Amino acid sequence: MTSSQTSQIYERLRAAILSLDLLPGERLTERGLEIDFAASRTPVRAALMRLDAEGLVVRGPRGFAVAPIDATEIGELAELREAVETAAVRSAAVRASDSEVAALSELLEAARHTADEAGVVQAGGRFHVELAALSGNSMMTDSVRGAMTRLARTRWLEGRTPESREQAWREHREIVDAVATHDADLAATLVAAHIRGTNDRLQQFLAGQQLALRSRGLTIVRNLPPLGSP
Amino acid sequence: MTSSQTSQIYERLRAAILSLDLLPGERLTERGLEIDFAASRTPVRAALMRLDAEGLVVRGPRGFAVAPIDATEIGELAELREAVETAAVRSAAVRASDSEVAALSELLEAARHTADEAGVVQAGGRFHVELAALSGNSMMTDSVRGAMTRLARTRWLEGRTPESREQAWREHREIVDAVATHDADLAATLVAAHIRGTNDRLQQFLAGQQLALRSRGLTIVRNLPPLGSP
DNA sequence: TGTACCGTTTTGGTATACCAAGAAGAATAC
DNA sequence: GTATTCTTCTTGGTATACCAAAACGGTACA
Repeated sequence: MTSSQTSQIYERLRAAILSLDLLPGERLTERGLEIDFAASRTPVRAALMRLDAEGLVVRGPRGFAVAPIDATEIGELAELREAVETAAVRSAAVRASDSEVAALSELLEAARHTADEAGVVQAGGRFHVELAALSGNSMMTDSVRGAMTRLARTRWLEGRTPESREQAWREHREIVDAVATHDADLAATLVAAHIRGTNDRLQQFLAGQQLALRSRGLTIVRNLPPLGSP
Repeated sequence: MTSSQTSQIYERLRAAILSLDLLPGERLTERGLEIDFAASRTPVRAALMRLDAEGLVVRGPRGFAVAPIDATEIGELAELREAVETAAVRSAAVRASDSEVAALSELLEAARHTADEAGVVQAGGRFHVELAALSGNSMMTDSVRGAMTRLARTRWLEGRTPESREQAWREHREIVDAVATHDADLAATLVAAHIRGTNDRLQQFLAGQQLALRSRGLTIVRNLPPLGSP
């Protein structure tokens, strides 16, 4: 946080989008945000362009809108993650030092007892990024980070049960252990299964809750949003 | 090309960077570009932000600079590509229709007889993007596109011999054939070998030509550029 | 001759005024 | 009552002026 207005607006907008405080599909006009944030259009535009690059907002012929949540995109991201994260965890299992693995393990332990809902989701995303970082490959790490960012809203939306949370935590634990013992094949298998399982649950949830969500005012799980419609 | 000034400046800057007309490490001041392009700073800034998101320019405490060519980054991109493109080509081999494969094959044939040097490099990059697109996964396709963009300068710099060009073309041909026969394993193996081979040649080239390139005024193959030094 | 200090210049960050294009709405003709 | 056209208003795109911070250069002093 460089504390420049651009950064502040970016951070706040990003948080609002990821926490679903700004609903998917909601239009974002430069002049509206200018008023909301009590700033000029210049930093607002800069923040929007950053968010556009991240895929959190989309550009239409008529300005910006909060990126819709698209079940197809989520599935595609799961495929991408499986490819990248399995390769990353293989590298990690081979080259990560004991202290690096220990640090990740500690992060995992700390996340176990996180109280607030939002913190759990954030911790889950961060785990995957830090795990990828153990590969030493910053390109892979950035790829995973981008994917987790795009998935953050959906994961938050899912509102996991304590049981599913515990399951996810256990799977993370197993992955770290596999990395710690330098078992690349096992680690990769576990990662692939974890991502697949998570995505399956996510897709099932989205399909099942589609109507309920829509009634809450969320235009979720639509493919190729028209963006010009009300 | 929306013909807005932002887009035009973006396109021209991008072309200048990729063709090494603007040297890696060269500083780009907003006011300097403002003069060069006979436009105001607003579209210049917007274009720079886009290029920043693409990784073609980097931000320092003192403005922007053309992204340096970093051998480490190139290696990391090769790893990322191997992970993503093998997964993508597997999907492509399974689901791509005959007509889609035929279109890619045609693209390949057309590229064979491209005369100009720049066209060959561009065609090579495009082949990989279009191949990834056959997976039907736009996230993977975008990932590959981003990687090819970052690699474009180095590939251009390499200045392949007609023999190596022919070899690359043959490997591409084999990959397409494997996809056409729906042999996912073979296609993935060929893609992995192709990417590895290309990267090995690239790394060897960079290591060997490092001094020669530097004498040509190119500050290439430096890791973690200070950006504040002369 | 070396060093420290101060003014100047250049930089990115920001605010804001202006413009053309297009959407929305009202008024009018039928 | 409906359709059409014209006006008005909102939108993003652009130009530009201003600001603070930081780099640069020159000068004065030791």
